[in-house]
Amino acid sequence: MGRNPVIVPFKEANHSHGRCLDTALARAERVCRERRVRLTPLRRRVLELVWGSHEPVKAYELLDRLRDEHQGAAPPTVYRALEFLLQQGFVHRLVSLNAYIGCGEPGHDNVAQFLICRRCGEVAELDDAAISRLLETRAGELGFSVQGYALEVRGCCAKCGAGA
Amino acid sequence: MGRNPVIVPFKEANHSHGRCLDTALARAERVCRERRVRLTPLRRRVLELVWGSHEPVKAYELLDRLRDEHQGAAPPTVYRALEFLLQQGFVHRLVSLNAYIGCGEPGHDNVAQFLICRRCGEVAELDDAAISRLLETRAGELGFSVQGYALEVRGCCAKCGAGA
DNA sequence: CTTATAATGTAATAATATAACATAACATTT
DNA sequence: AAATGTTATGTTATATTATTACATTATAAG
Repeated sequence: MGRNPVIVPFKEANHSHGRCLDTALARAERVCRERRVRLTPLRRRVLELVWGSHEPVKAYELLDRLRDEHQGAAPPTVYRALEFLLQQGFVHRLVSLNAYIGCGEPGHDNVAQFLICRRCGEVAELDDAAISRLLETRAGELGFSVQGYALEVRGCCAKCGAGA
Repeated sequence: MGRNPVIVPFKEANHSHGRCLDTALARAERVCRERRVRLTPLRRRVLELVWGSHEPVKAYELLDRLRDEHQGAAPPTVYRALEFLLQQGFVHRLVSLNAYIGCGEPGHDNVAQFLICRRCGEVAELDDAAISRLLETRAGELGFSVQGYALEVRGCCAKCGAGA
């Protein structure tokens, strides 16, 4: 029996999002200090906006919000910040949605699995070794060497019930 | 031991692409007849263009080629044809590439797995029941009901060797 | 043949993302 | 603290991907 594969769970009603957000920011601060890379105010702010919810956020939504407080924000502003945050593993890009979401645990960027609830929009993140292993095995049987993968599951979370 | 999960394999040097293409078109013709939907010349031509190789094709590439032979082709022309072909399960959309590729076996649209070679660009398609089952199981443990998923593996195929 | 439905034509625009080059901030060496 | 190199941001423009809306044409069904 392996360790818990759930990196970011679906949230309980009592989820303290302020705390969850603080944790993510504090971790980013620490990691950036360790890596000697710069979590500038802009990058920090974008990370904060991405972590604003557990739902995927679009780049241009981020841009709109940045513009409220940051005169002169333009597409490169937000895409550069996202690029940095992606590189550092602080956010993920959900390719099936063209959207971004906070990463629960930097360092497993190319092998995460996402459950996307179509009803409420919330996303859970897993890092299930068994899934990765099985994919590696199957690919290996065909002589294919895996560098990473995008795995985005569409469906309906427990809170929303088995319906749509 | 289950059945062969490989729907579209990486190709051998002797791959007869003309034959492969004919098969795909013939199957589409038959399926459309059965379903009483119309594989119009336009849709057929787009399918043919998509099946032109085993590499993903971009919508605007298709549009450019259509324009060579079809005065007045515009974005909706190609997107509508693609929408039809996607609905019928004749092509897939690779979300990590914003590109389209022929489907090896209509009817498993929401549960296919793709191996994408970054070196040569070729794509193999799998429908591995063990992978689907494992995903269902893991999701189920979290109360999540799966409707479908996108699984796109990046890496390097056997022909291209273990390198990048 | 008429009518309803489905498909295509056409123009405009929305949504997503990048290129290219200028300026500013910061870090390092002196 | 000044000079220098590097990283980050500002700014304008544009590339890429996709959709909306409405007109017209083709096909199928009665």
